[in-house]
Amino acid sequence: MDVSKILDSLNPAQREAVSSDNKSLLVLAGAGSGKTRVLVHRIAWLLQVQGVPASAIMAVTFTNKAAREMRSRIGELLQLTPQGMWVGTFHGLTHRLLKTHWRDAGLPENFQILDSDDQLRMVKRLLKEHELDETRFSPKSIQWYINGHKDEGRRAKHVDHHNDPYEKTLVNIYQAYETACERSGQVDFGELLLRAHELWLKQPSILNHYQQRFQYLLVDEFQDTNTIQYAWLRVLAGNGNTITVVGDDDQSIYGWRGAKIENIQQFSEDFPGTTIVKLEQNYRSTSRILDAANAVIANNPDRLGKELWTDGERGDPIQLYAGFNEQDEARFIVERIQSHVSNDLLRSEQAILYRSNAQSRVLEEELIRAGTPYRIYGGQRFYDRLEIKNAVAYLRLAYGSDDDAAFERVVNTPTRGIGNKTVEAVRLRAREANTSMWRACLQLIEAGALTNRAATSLSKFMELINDCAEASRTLSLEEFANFVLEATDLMAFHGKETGEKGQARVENLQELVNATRQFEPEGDDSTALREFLDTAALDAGDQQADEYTDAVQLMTLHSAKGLEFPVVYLAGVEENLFPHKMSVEEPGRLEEERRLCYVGITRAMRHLYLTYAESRRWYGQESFNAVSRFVREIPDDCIEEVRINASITRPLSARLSHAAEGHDTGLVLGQRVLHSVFGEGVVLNIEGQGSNARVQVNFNQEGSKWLVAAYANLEAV
DNA sequence: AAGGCAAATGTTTTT
DNA sequence: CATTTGCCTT
Repeated sequence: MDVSKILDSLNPAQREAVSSDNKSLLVLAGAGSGKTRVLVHRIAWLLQVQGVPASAIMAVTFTNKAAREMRSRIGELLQLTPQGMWVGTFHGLTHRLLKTHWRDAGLPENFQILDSDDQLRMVKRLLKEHELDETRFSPKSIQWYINGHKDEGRRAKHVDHHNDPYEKTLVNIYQAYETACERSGQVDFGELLLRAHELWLKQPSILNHYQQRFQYLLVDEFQDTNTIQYAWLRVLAGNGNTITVVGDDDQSIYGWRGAKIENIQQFSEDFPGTTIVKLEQNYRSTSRILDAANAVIANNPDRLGKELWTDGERGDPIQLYAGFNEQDEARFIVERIQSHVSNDLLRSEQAILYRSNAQSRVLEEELIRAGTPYRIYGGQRFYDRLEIKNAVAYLRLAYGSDDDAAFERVVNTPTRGIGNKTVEAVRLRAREANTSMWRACLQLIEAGALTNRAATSLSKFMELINDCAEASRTLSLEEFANFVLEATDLMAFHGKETGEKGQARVENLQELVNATRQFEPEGDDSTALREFLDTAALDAGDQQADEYTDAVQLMTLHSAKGLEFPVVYLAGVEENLFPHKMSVEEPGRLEEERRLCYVGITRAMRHLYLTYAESRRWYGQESFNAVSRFVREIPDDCIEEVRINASITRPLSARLSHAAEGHDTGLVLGQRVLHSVFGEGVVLNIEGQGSNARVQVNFNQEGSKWLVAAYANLEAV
């Protein structure tokens, strides 16, 4: 057998990982070290060298994009597409399991996925139903609470409320939420994992079947797994199966949404005898960039320890630019982009990264002014758009009329005289009869419990849905989609919305029809609709529009993970912004911010610019931030300050207005001060005037604090 | 049922 | 500052 193709192109560490015979393998893959390559080659190795049947392999990723990439790269390497292998996201795979074993999982056959938008609506509804004050119980925080517990594998009945009345109420809502989902056959994202895990535990024969089948598990981005995801994997791996996990503790940036970096350490404990392979050779960046990244991340405690290196060029130092405000910062970046473009770099080879989305605005304005095409990653996904959600809700109702979330969304969209009163009555009935809203409607109409007008409108609506359901059985997916958009009047409804909005919405709806045309179901026509609906729920749809134009890439640091660009501009490297001020106080969060910085630096292949603004308008307020501590962690020989040249000099007027604004505190930014209790520190920020003036001081001992200047009695040192 | 107005709110995001 | 939301009015 010719295995040279599989191993030849790899370095020693990669080879060790790819060809390991160990039952459990932990690959610590630094940024740009060929992580996906190792996964793909390892699968090829298993198939072609070890003779493992494809059907014995399961590969798990976090995003559909990663799953697709893995599949296509395996196909490329092997020149064939292995059949029977499961490659997918945690959610996709568990969903597949639950669909197969719906009965054993205690679900209705046609259960639907509740996305976070639907979930929030449901929570709001429950709060109203329970007559809870939304100011004390904010819907968002309840949603957060529920998802948090689900990610930890806890149902309402498992939550310990410590007899605390507030906590008790939360548990009650969680319980009510579970009941409501159950009643309408809906499953949220967390529930997919939770239920799939329970399926393992409750149905040993099913578990046994899958343990026998999937003797080879591979997991990508392992540092991002949460408690329930890891628990699900661990059970599936059992005692004898081969499990390979690939991850990087230094790139764990999703702790805030439940990812457990600790799972990496836990792994070697749970699977004794684990082989650990570190991939430290980087094929992406210059050594100067890597030195900077290494130096920054070295400030984090409790790392597993990795140091990136390259045998490539040293490269130029990182350029640091201090704009006098955010416009100046943006101007500098755009100017550099253009200068790189005139040196034969594509715009698409350059990316502007930032900590928070709000920063993109000024950058966009400057790009527009300069006539430079750009593309923003992230933002609202295709299937999250209002008009698309409405259309999909109709498709869902046609597929299964018990779908309450879909029912609620479109029962009166477009308006058809079914007001709040009527819907309220339907909800009440549904709750009392413990049934879906659709069935509740039938009951109410039958019992003559509604006014004539309401009954007529509801009947007409239900007839419409029945017509759609009928159409779904006879038409192709595309014809069906067209039928629904016309029959429900949705196309016209969105078309007449004000301004360009209406047009954009119509275009999106047409795009949805396109998607139905291009959709390739795995099964036959009879399952096509269900499959399409699942895709709409679990796959964001391709985020990137017009890939043809050469455009500068704008995105947050989070969405940049996994990508690389010849030139990277990291904007807003300021205290309070990056690290974000929300993250400075909570323990552990600063480390995550630093990892985010590490992620940002390591996106750059050849050139890296760090920029910040000495003054920035932020939520309508002027703020003065010091340069980010992360910048100060970069060794001197890796970074140099850009000399302010004539064209981007800070105007005198700006400097004067700065001074003239005059915070009458007698303090200056950056000044060392002494406080009677907190000791010595540095002034980071000053806000407000006179007796309202507040000062932020970073104390040597106590960290950063906001003080009212009038009472703080700060003494200049 | 739509439109107007005040109030709240504003890291990071996939599924 | 700017956008979204809920509430109130017509």
